[in-house]
Amino acid sequence: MNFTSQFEDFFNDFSCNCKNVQKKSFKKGQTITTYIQKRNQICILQNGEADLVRYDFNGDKSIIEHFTKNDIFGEAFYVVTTNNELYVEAKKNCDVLFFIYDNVYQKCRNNCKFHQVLSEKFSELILNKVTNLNTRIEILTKRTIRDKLLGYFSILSTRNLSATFMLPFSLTDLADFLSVDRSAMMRELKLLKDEGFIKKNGNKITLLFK
Amino acid sequence: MNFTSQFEDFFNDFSCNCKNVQKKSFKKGQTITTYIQKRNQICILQNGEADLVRYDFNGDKSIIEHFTKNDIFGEAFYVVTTNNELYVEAKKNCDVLFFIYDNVYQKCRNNCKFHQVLSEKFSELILNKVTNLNTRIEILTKRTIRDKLLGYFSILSTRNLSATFMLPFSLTDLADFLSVDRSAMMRELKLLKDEGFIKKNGNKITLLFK
DNA sequence: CTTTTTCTGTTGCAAAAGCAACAAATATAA
DNA sequence: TTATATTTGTTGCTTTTGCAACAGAAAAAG
Repeated sequence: MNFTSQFEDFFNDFSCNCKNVQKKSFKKGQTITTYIQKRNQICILQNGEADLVRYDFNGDKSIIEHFTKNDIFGEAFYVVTTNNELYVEAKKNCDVLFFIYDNVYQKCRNNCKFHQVLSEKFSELILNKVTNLNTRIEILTKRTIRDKLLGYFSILSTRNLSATFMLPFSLTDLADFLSVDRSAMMRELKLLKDEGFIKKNGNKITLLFK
Repeated sequence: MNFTSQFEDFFNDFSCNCKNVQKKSFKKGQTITTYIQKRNQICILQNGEADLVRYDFNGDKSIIEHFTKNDIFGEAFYVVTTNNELYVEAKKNCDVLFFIYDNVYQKCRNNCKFHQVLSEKFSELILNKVTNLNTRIEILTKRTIRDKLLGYFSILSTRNLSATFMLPFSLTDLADFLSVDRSAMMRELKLLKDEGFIKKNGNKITLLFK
C-alpha cells in the first residue's frame, strides 16, 4: 500500500489548532475508545498498534481488526448492537487523532490545513480500510482452522515479500483474530509443523510450500 | 440508512454521456463482473440484487457480500489472490454503473453531473459499505452455527423493525453466506425451531425470544 | 403440462473443533 | 531480584460440524 506514504508527513507534522480535531496519546494496554454509537467518532492512528476487540454475550473475545500506522477506525464505521462490547485497545504506545464524521465535509470555520487534506484523502483512507476488511472476511470464511492459518500466513508472506515473516500478534491473540479456540489452533500449528508445511520459531513463521 | 434516498433520484435519472461511465443491464444468473485485479473497477448497483461469490481452491463456495440498491462494489475494493475465483452474480435483473476509481477524483473533461455528485458522495457510499462489512465480520466471528444464525436473524429483525422478516437468500445460499455446511445448518435450524427460539415458514422467520 | 433442475429436509458416520485443565516458559511488575 | 501475571504447549474427552447420500417438494425450463 504505497498511498500510505502520501499521508506520512502530513499526519506527523499535524498541528491544527481547531477544536474539532483532538490529538491524544495512549500507553500500551490503555483503551483508546469504546464504541457506543452515539457520537459519530472517527479516529486515525498516527503511530503505534491497536486492536478493535469485541466481547459477545458468551464472553467470547474476538479481535475484529488490527490497526497500524494511518489506519482509520471509530464508531462511525460500526453499527453497535446491544449484546456486544466493543473497544479499541492500544497494543503499543499510540498517537491518535479524533474527530467526528460531520467535520470531514462540513469543514471547520478555521479552514485549516488538516480539514483541507482530510476531505481530499478521506476516501483513500476508507478504501484502504475496505480492502483490509475484505481480506479479513476472506480469512474468516475459510472452513477449517488449518485453512485460516494458511490463508493468513500467505497474506503476511505476500505483504512481507518473503516466505518468512513475524506474526503481529501473540498466539493467544492470533486465535482471537481467527476466531477459533486457542488450544485447537495450537494443535493445528503443531500438525502444520510436523507435516512440513511451516517452520516456526516463536513468532517467526516460514512457509515451506510452493 | 437514510442517506440512500439522497442518491435514489440521481442514480435513476442518470444519463451521463461521458465515456468514463458505462451503464449495463444484466439478467438473473448472469455474471456482472469477475475480479481480476488489473483494472481499478468500481460498480454501483442501481437496481436489483447481486452476490459477490468466491470459490476457493477446495471448491468451497462463499457468498462474501450480498448487494442491493445503491451498493458499491468492484475489484478496486479487493486484493485478489491467485487461489480464489471471485465474481459478482446477478440474483435478480440488475442495472449497474461501471467506472474506474481514478475517475472519481480525476474528473472527466465533460465535467458532467455524474462525476460532480459522485465525488461528493463517494465517501458516504463507501462508509455504508464499511458498516456492512463490519456487520458481516461480526456474524462470521461467532463461534457456532447457532450463534451465526441468531446473530444474522437478529440483524434482519432490527432492519425490518419486526420480529418477523424474510430471508434475502435461499437456505442453500444462506449456508454459503454464513460459511457453514448446509446440512449442519439445516440441523441447527431444526433445533432452533424445536427448542422454541424461532418460527419458520419457508423463507419467513419469526424470532420468539426477547 | 411435463420434464428437468434446483432446493429443502433428514440421517449415520467421520472428522474437526471446543473445553478444561495443567505444567513449563516468558514477560512484566514490584 | 523476586514475585506475579501472561503466554505457550500439550492432552483426554465431549460437542459440534462436515460429508455423503438420498427422497420429496418446489421452481424453472421446455
